[in-house]
Amino acid sequence: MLKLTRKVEYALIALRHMQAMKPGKLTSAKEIAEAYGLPQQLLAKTLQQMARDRIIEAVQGPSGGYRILSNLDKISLKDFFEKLEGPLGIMDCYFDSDCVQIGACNIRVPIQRINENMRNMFSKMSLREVTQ
Amino acid sequence: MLKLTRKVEYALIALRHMQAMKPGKLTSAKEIAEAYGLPQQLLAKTLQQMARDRIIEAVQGPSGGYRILSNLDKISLKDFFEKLEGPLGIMDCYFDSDCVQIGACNIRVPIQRINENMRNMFSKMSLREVTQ
DNA sequence: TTAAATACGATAAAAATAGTCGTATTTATT
DNA sequence: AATAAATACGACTATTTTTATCGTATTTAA
Ligand code: FES
Ligand code: FES
Repeated sequence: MLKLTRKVEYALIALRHMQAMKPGKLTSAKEIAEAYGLPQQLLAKTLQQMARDRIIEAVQGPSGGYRILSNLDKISLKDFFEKLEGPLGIMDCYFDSDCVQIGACNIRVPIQRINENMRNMFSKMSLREVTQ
Repeated sequence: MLKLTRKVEYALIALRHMQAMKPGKLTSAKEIAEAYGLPQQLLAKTLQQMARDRIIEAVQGPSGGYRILSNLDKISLKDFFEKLEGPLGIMDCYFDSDCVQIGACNIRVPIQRINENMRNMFSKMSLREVTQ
């Protein structure tokens, strides 16, 4: 319950791997996939998404790969999760308000409170804390 | 991402409903299901589980139903979630340690940290806060 | 005796997640 | 110029998890 997806898991593993190596050095998806036994194509997609989000930088061509681009101190875990997976919240009545029983519902307000606590918690943690 | 399940959602709605009525008064699964447009059988199962967990009390027979049993102030959201859904954590390498890549994994420690923050946060919130 | 309620295992349906495939593009190397 | 190794990405398939239903048993007030 309240689990991370594989996508996020793979992203964190990859970031931590890159963080541990010499700054600026490139790492390929294949390299990471083999090192941790991850499905290469899926990992690649995740890396590509992070590249689109400007968290990492992609270099094409042979001997290409990825390297960390942003200052990971400046990215909160909340932003990171939301970039990869969309809005963060224990229930999504707040984002796509197509919840069938809106109006009848009696837990919106308390859930809102929990959501805020969660978002607040993940806002205070930086991606760096996880990858270093 | 990091979403509550319907089971927990229905449980909260039901508890909040019961909390709002005269103490000791019974409410049937049917009544709640109709009031909020929930699938009755599924709601019933959730209520039955809460009864097994001694959060609410079940009374059988016609004009039976459920009523709040425990002091909701004394139940943390963490315990509540875990009763309904099992161990709470952003990743389950800690509970069922059958994670394929244990050993190779490089994010166990940081994830542990996040898990603790989450558990801590939900330990500090009582079920009462959500249902009142 | 009946009917309205809980109890609960088994199963089905639906949705979300995870993973693969095929093909295109980029570019260092030869 | 050709080759090969890498990223890019949409479409598809498979798997898992979640959600919902079904069928039947039990309890008990009326
Ligand atoms: S409005 Fe969606 S559960 Fe309350
Ligand atoms: S992801 Fe399972 S051990 Fe790290």
